[in-house]
Amino acid sequence: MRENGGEYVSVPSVRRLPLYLGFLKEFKRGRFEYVSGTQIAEHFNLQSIQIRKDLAVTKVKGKPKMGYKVDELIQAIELFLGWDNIADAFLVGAGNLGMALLGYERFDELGLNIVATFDSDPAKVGEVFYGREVLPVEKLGNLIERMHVKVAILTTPAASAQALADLMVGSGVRGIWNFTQVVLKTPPGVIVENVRLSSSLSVLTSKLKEMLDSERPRIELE
Amino acid sequence: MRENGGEYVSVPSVRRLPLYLGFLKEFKRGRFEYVSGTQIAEHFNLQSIQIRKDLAVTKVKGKPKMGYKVDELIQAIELFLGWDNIADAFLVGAGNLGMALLGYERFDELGLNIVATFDSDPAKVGEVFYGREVLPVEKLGNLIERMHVKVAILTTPAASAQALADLMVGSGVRGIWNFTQVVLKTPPGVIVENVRLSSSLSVLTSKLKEMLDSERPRIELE
DNA sequence: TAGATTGTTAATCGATTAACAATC
DNA sequence: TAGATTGTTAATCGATTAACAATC
Repeated sequence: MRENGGEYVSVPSVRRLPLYLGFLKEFKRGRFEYVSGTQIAEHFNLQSIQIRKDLAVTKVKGKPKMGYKVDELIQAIELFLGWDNIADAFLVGAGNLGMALLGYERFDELGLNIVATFDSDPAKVGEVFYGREVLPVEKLGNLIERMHVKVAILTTPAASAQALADLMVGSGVRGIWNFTQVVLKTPPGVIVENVRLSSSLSVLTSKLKEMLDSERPRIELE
Repeated sequence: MRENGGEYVSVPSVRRLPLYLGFLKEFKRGRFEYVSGTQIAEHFNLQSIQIRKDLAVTKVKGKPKMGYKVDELIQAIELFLGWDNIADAFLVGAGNLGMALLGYERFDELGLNIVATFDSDPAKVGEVFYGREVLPVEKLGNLIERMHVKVAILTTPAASAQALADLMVGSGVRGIWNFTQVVLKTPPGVIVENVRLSSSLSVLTSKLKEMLDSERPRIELE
């Protein structure tokens, strides 16, 4: 991941920035003007050097002994992530997960605004969830073009994921937040970020299995 | 992550295993007996050497020229992840996201069975979702003990997350799939796996911002 | 001033990739 | 047999951590 004027920024660093952002917003409520890398590190059980490295991508300069200006950091992280300007997004797939995302009320803090939902199921089309009507997928391509929507959240069944991705990309979508199992094929210039809950769960269960197995009393071999 | 009789297994490898598993199950439907690392690699746009390294953790031996036995791999991955025995789990927090997870019908394939849901909101308690009644959190600790439940899915608001984690761990929970923003403090011997949707979104938006910025025509500086 | 904290450069650690012998 | 693929050891790449001078 290359950005910020040729400076290399690692994906793990980018993934940690929203955590810091949440903490900083909370911290700000305590009316603190400055925050040190050490304080952030303690909260997340990380090394302070990692915090300093991560924050360096924002180009914010801290003061020795004082730390970083909280407000400055918040703004700089939001700027870096592109969360300072809220982008319109379409939600495609009005199933369980799609509806849960639609109901999340703080996407504006994550730089996103879900302006419409689409589904292929005629039974769902026309229904209103969280103040937004479900539109037929037939209108998806046209609306992407007309509204210049660049971000789509894909929460459909696997079977229709690739065809919808093709349609959306053809209409101008440049970023897909993909909650399906499908490995989407997209042309260069389109960003796909996959959310794989099964990957997360696999880390939990394999660690848990290892731990519980290691505790299990076993018959002594000779 | 140390397992499998002292062999080191990396977290990224573990995260890829469920992807392979899904592909293998699909592949099996095509009545293929063997699958090569090359075939899996092509499907996921990965290097075949990475597939071979990842699959090595399962201890399954492939045959040169032939590949790996599909059935054998499926079983070995499920065994490694602990998905061969389905564990009972409690869902704590009957909000949007919690309900979406409850509605997911294939957790058995991921080694999990959500047997009960809990919420602190009296308005939700007693309601039935997807065939399961929402129970009051007051019963949580007691039921964890009585049913020997080891896994909990935490989807509550941030404010109550830590207190509930303490309660659950005190009652015998050893693994928490944490969907809240909170950095949970737990004693050694308890596994916490965090799902951070904001981290995923941050990768998408920062890459997208970089890409769109690089395309934007700009005034030439002399 | 003294000392805590930043920011940079170097060292270490871990994951991915390359090379290649073994083999079906 | 010839050749594709596995499995292992070595090399490379990238991320984290250590060290330490700069400085408020």
